[in-house]
This record gives sequence, structure tokens and C-alpha cells, in this order.
Amino acid sequence: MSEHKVISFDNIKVACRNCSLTSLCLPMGLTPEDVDQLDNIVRRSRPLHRGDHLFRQGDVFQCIYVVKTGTVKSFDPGEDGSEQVLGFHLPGEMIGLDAIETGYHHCSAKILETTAVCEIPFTRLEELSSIIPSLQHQMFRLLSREIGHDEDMLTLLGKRNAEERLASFLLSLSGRFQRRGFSPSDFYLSMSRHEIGNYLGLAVETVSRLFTRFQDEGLLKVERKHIQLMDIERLKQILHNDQGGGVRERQIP
Amino acid sequence: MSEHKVISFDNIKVACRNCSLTSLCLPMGLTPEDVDQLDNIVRRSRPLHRGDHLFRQGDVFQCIYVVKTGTVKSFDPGEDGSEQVLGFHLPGEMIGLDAIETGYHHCSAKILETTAVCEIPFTRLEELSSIIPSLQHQMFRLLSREIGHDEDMLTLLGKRNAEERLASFLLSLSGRFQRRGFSPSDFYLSMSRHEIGNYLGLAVETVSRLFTRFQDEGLLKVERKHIQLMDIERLKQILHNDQGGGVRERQIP
DNA sequence: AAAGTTACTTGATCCAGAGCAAAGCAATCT
DNA sequence: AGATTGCTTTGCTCTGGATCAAGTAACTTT
Repeated sequence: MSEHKVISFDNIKVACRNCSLTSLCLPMGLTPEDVDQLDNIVRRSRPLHRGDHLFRQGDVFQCIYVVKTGTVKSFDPGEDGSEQVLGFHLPGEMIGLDAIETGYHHCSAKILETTAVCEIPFTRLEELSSIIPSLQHQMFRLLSREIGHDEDMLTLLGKRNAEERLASFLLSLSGRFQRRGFSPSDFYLSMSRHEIGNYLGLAVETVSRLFTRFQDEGLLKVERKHIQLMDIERLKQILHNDQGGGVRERQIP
Repeated sequence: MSEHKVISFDNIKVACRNCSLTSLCLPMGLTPEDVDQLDNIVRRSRPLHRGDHLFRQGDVFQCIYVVKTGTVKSFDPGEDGSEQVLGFHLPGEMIGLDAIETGYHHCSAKILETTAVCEIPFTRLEELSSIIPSLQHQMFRLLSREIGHDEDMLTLLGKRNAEERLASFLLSLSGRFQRRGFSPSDFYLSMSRHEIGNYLGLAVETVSRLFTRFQDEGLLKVERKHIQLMDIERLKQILHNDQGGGVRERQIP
């Protein structure tokens, strides 16, 4: 392509094999040759900006998306407009897997901060998967992982109280940042309090109060979007807390 | 094996092609030849009884299970013992898809009423999938459907109140019974009130009270496990109920 | 058939978190 | 600089559903 003044976005167009996310993304566990084949069908997007829709519920399903940089939220925009946030997607994570079944997007996806994604035309991905068994296997694994993750969220929403939900959310982010080579204890939230609350089944006010309380208890420091986890161990304890024999489910004596 | 006194369960050993569930199950959309190939790897189980475990969380993952007759519940048994019910599985529905990722079962599965299942060794299913593209496609669809379903449950738990949850649950059962050729308005529950409550993120008492209230309002008749839906339309209205302009989510004016 | 066991219902009370209202604070616009 | 806009925080009140506590009805065991 042209060499003149294209400043930086050819950098984004690295092949999968050079991508720092391979170990978290679809190519995981593929041979270099297989990765090259996959690479041929992957398209890299121009950067997308906060508020852009990646796709909307009901759109025809063409591509699976993988976040390359930035953050995307997926959500069910409800009949009326009472959206339910379904997930926040960090680099290396896939979006749109729920659309395979019907051929139409089951949820919407919106950009939270300037984001680049890889687009993988699904039909071509399927063709390739039946040629490359390890790619098929990897696809099954990724779909299965998504199911497992959603099931964990069901437990979160079905059984955990507000405190446990927020702790779990922060620890999830922490771990995912760490695996991407960022600090597990010092990061910026790309989503609003409103979106966090929506995702966790809580009111904005509750989220805000919990941040304040966690800060007062020395668990973390908050300043708007900037979070510093000061005591990850204690945050983990919150999750495994039977609060000393509390009766969460009636047990047969 | 021994031929002497095996009374009736050779009847159960019908091939997939003769199974009444094909249209709901994995063979959906496959050619008769492909179904025969699939049939070769499917194993039919002896009947399982109430309380039996199909598998337990942490068990090595070998097979995907499909319910043939009966009902199975899947659940996360939690560290302590505070289980979270993840789903109730009717004939034609698959169980264990969340285990593909790690190779270990992510949840447990228990029989609710006498049940026969088909076992599909996953490794062989994968092999077959890369030979039969439409089988691979069907597998992707089924996994995707599971994700979509879990996402719907997230919305249920995150946004709906007790009344809406129970209505949604009953309508889901109703529809699934109907698709299996049973009455959509007259059926027996194979799970306890406790399990329903657990699944819906509600206390047993709340479920019980709601049944009573729905009955008082003429929506249904309950007698223990026997449910008759008297007004399915009104049950559906409960789901789409903004209760006349109620503010469910703050909207920007 | 009596006694025990388990599941379900119903009533009474309580509380975590929702909802409302009003500031506070950062960022952008004029 | 001041005003507008959009988050976020904080205080106060209210409520849906949890929890506690009996009581009842079906199923099991002997």
C-alpha cells in the first residue's frame, strides 16, 4: 500500500503470528502454519470510537470479532430500552458467539474506548475449521469457555450479595489485566458506574457506595475511573466468605 | 453381552434416525447418511433414577449427554454446599457443553426423574465433525444457542422481579413441552419448589406464594407438581410489562 | 395404621439494596 | 470565566423478597 504519510495504523495490521494476543486468542495452540492460514481470513478494522456500535441486536451475523486494543461492552437492549449489560470485552476476547445459532446478532456491542478489532468472517472460519482439526478444537473450547463463564455469572447474580459481586468483578478485571501484561492492582475502568451496576444487577448508587466502603476499609483506592487494589487477598476472602457459619442455603441437620 | 433376560431396554436402543427427537437434537439438519455415521458413535444408557449423578463437577470430561426421556438438572455445587441450579434439561437437550474447555466437568448433573440419556464420546464427535461439515455447523449452533440461552438467564436474574421470573420459567417449560408434542398448558413439574427457587434466584417461600397468587388470579391451577396454565396470554403480558410507564431504568429525557 | 420424614404453604417480621432527591465535580462549550 | 452537561457521590426513605417460625399435607418406614 501507500508508503507516504500513513502514520501508525499499519502497525495495527500485524499478522496473527506476531500478535501479542495469540496466547489468549483464537490462534492459541495452533501450529505456525495453521496460524498463517487463519491469518489470511482475518480482517483488521480501522479504529472505532467510544459510542460506536460494533453491531446491533438483529443485524445479520457475518463475523466474529476479537478485541485487539480497547474495550467493548455487549448488551441486550431489551424491548423498551432497559438494557442488560452482558459483558465487557478486553483484548483477546471474542464477541458475537451467540449469533451463530440464528444467523442474527442476539445482542448489541458498543465501543467503550477507542478500540481496534479483528473481524473473522464466520463462514470462512467454519471452512477452515473443518480443514484444521486443532482450529475446530479451539473453537469448541472457546464456545465452551463462554458457556462456563456465563454459568459463573448466573451464580453471581443468583447467589451473591452486592459486596461479593463487586469484589468478584474487580478481581476478574484484575486477573484479565495481569494476563495481558498490565498491572493487576492499578488500572482504569473503561465503563461507567451505571454500566457496572447494570452488569452486576445492582443500582448505580449501590456500586458507588460500595466503592466508597471498600476504600474506607483499605481494600482499594478509587479516584473516578482509576482503581488501585490495595489488598487483593482480602478481596478474595470476600468471595469465599460464609461469614462464619451464615446460613446461605438451608442445610439438612 | 448376555442375551438371556434383557427385557425391554433394547427398545430404547433405537438409532438416531428413528428417534423422535432428531429435530430437536444434534442430528438436526443432517442428511440420513450423516445421521447414520453419528449413530455409530452414540451410546444409549441404561435408565437412570432420581437422585443419581450423571456426572459431578471435576469429573474427567468424556461425553456429551443428550436427554432421551426424563429430566436432568445441572448445577454448580459451590465450595460450601450452596448449590446454584443452572438448568433443567428435557428430552433432546444436551448437557456437559461447559466441560469442553478444560476437559473437566464445570458443573454437576443429577437425575430428577427416571431418565435415559445418549452418551456421545466427545473426541469421536470432534473427529466426525471435521469430516462432516454440517455436523460441525450443528455443533457450533448448539454451543451458540447455549450461550444465547445463558445470556437470557442473565437478563432474567439481573432485571426481572420474582413474578416475571416465575412466569418466564413456566412459559419456557410450556414451550419446550409443546415442541416435544406434549400439552403446553398441562404438565407435571419434575423439580421441587426449592429447585425452582434456586434456579430463579428466589427463596422457596417466594415461589410458593407466587404459585398461590397466580392461582388466585386465575392464571393457572396448581396442585403440588401438577400445573395447568389457564391463561398463557396473560402470563406473557407479565413479561412485557412496563407496568404502564414505570421507570425501570433511568432514561435520558 | 402409627410414627417419622420431607416437601410445601402461610403468616409475621426484617433488612439489603432500590429509588428518590440533591449536591459535588470534572469536562466541554460559549 | 462562567455556564451547560453528564457522571458520581451521599443522605434519606421505602419495599420486595428474604428470613424466621409454625403449621399442614403427602410419602416412607415399620
